Amino acid sequence: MELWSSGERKQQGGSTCSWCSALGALGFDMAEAGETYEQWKAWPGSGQNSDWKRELQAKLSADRTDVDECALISSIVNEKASLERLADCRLSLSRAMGRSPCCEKVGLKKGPWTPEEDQKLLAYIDKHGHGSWRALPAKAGLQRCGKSCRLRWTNYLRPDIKRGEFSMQEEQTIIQLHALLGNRWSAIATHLPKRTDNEIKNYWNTHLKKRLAKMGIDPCTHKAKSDALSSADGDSRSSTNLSHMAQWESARLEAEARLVRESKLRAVSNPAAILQHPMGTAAASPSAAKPSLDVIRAWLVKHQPAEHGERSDLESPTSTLNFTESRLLMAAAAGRVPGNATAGGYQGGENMEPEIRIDSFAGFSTEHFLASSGDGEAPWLAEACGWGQFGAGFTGMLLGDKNSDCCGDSYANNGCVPEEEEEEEPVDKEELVEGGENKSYWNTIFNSINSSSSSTSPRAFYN
DNA sequence: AACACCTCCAACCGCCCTTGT
DNA sequence: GACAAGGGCGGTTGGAGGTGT
Repeated sequence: MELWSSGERKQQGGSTCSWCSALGALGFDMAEAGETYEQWKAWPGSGQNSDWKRELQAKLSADRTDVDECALISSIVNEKASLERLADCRLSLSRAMGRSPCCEKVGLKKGPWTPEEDQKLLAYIDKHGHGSWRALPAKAGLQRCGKSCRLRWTNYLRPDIKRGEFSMQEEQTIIQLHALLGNRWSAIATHLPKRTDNEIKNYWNTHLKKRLAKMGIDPCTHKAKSDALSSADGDSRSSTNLSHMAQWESARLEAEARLVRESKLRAVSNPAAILQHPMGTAAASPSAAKPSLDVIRAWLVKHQPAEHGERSDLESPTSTLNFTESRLLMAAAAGRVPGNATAGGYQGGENMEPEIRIDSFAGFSTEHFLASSGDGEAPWLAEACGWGQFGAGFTGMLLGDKNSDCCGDSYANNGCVPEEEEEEEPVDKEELVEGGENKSYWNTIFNSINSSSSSTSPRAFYN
């Protein structure tokens, strides 16, 4: 007997077969996977040669002469053994439908973890490492799927996780990085030691986002809501630059992440190599010494214009930057800027932690590229430095400008230019012209992100 | 006290990318 | 190159606890 083609059971395309009805009646959600007879027949997991199918077929063959087919199926699947096979079958269904569950979900526990489960997971990983997450639950004696175990470990049980209140410094960093990177929580998390992306995401959604909104700042664009309206009129330079930074930093972070992965692999095979460099992981090889360089070079190759001139076609889904601005950043990061402004120029001393930091930004100080703009080496820098009002308002406010109270319209309109000198970080009034705001802004943002122990209080934000 | 509503965050879901075969 | 498995990521959800009425 050919189980699936017994004449009348064949359905016209799209309709549900008797099997599906029978199985559905037994509590299997056949509609969920969109099963039809044709699909069922085509699924690899339900092929004629699979063991469960042969077994079922044998039972059917023995009895079907005088028993209603569906009733027979029901009687069979009611047996425990058959149910188990149906569970397998259901898994095959999901896989074949393009969904690949992380594990067989039948009988697995969901929801909050108990202390006992945590203990099991911790004990297992402590002893064996996690290895394959999919295989872990069975080995550790957990009724969980591997994905659930991985999440529990990475977001909660890992020993190097800091829990509890976020410090002001951490909040600043999150906001600044969010302005640059958007909702790229994992990228943001790389700059917040011991914090998980999930925790940062939750904190943003439950605290920071609301706080910004209360202050009249759009948490998505990091601009004053009124400014968002006015920028639609034409002056979109600020957002353009912001988008550009996001694009640039995004690419750089990806390169960094890749290098860290590679370094980790190298560390396994040659731990000594790590120790030879003060920055540890990120500089374990010559290629890793300048983490930003590869991506910048690649970008330059891709977008290098024939002549030094404006280019307006360098766009991405998230950016409408012009070429001068992008080249400024790329060149600075690639080491074309005088001084020690090398891309990823790890200048940290012995005490620097081997964690990912925005060291390319530390080297990419505005001091360097502003100073270089007049020395003839990069004449286009001076041109490029006229960056409009980028960032002078919102982030400056967050970082503790004395005039940070000027949220909303005022900062949006005038760039929140300080009227008095800042006590902790005096603002040279000369900086306020010819790109001075930018210099001040970027120095502040880079310093703030890189500083592990800032004493500056972002007053307005916490008022 | 009881109920409704709100806040928060651990956990889940589904998509996508990478890696191995 | 095609495919499957593993894992990472961002968005969303559900329920516990807190707060207001």
